[in-house]
Amino acid sequence: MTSQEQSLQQLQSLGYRLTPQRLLVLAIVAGGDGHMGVDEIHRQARAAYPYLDLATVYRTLRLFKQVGVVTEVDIDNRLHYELTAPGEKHHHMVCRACHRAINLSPHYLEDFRDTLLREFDFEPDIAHFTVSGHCRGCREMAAVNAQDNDPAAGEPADAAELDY
Amino acid sequence: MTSQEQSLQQLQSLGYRLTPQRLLVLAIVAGGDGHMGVDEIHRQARAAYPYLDLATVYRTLRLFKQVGVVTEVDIDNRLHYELTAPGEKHHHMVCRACHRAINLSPHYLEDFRDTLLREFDFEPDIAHFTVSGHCRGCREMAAVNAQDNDPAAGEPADAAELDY
DNA sequence: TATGTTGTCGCAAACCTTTGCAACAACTGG
DNA sequence: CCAGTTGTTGCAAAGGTTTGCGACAACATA
Repeated sequence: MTSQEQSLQQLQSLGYRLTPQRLLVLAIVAGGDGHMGVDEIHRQARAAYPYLDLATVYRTLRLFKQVGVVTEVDIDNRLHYELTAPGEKHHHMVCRACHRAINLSPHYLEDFRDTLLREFDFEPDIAHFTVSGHCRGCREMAAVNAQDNDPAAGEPADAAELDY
Repeated sequence: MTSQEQSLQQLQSLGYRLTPQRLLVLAIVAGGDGHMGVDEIHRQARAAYPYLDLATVYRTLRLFKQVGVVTEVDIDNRLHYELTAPGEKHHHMVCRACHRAINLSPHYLEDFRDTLLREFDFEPDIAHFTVSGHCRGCREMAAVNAQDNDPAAGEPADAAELDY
């Protein structure tokens, strides 16, 4: 039994139904490479089944996420999903400048999780953990640009990120 | 010079202008207790200046955030803001069930930040860091409810969170 | 104080995502 | 295999947030 079939069976055992729409969305997410945007999933889905509504895609993905079939990543205020690979789970670091998502091994979060649990009885939602920040490349670029301007001012390097 | 006045002067020194709208929004956020929703800020602002547009409130708060004057917290998919208290900064744990926000001392994130920086050259955006998860109270409630149902099924305790 | 430059505002529209609802279809039990 | 139950779908509309644009106003300079 493939991991996809397992997911479907799990859905069913939880009382959810297997519908063509769900099969389709699952197949597409499974076929994509890495995290896909909702619109792309919808576009591909409609190629096979033109009536499939965007709302259904959103609902399906939300359900898949809740059941653990997919992992949700917020990239630049847009939802993206990738198949939850059992055994090679990872979290994400999303760059606020270039919007790239970098995988992060769960190992780096274990201590943090344990601490919150122990100190506050707070169970962090680690399954869909994302840290935003600035990646190596964008940090280097910011450092270079800072030299062109007045280095004394100490203005935020990412001023360009707020187009006003 | 109050911390508010400092904020304003900082804005100006970065080339941004001091407008009545900005003064108003800043005063309201400073006057509120803890994180305020955008709509509440807007409502209060309009009481003083009826023409102030929602878009302006959003833009102002985004700017304040970018400059570090306020801290943004995402609570149940709605943006909230609180004045950045210099010297007593904190992060947030937001409960996915009751939507309460719990303050978290920066101390708990230092190691994590250092690790990401050292290992990946990734600078996490911890000025607006939020972990979502389940707080003590909601975890206890979930544990109690689990006993009412069939404990063998092992279904997610938070099934109710996806109203379908 | 008058004038120019350019950042900002209000407005309307767009965007992404969620939700209410009635028709429909997947599963269950007979 | 049929009917009943109830989870799902498509559609339309709402909700929260962002954006394009022309008019306006804050600051700088003289």
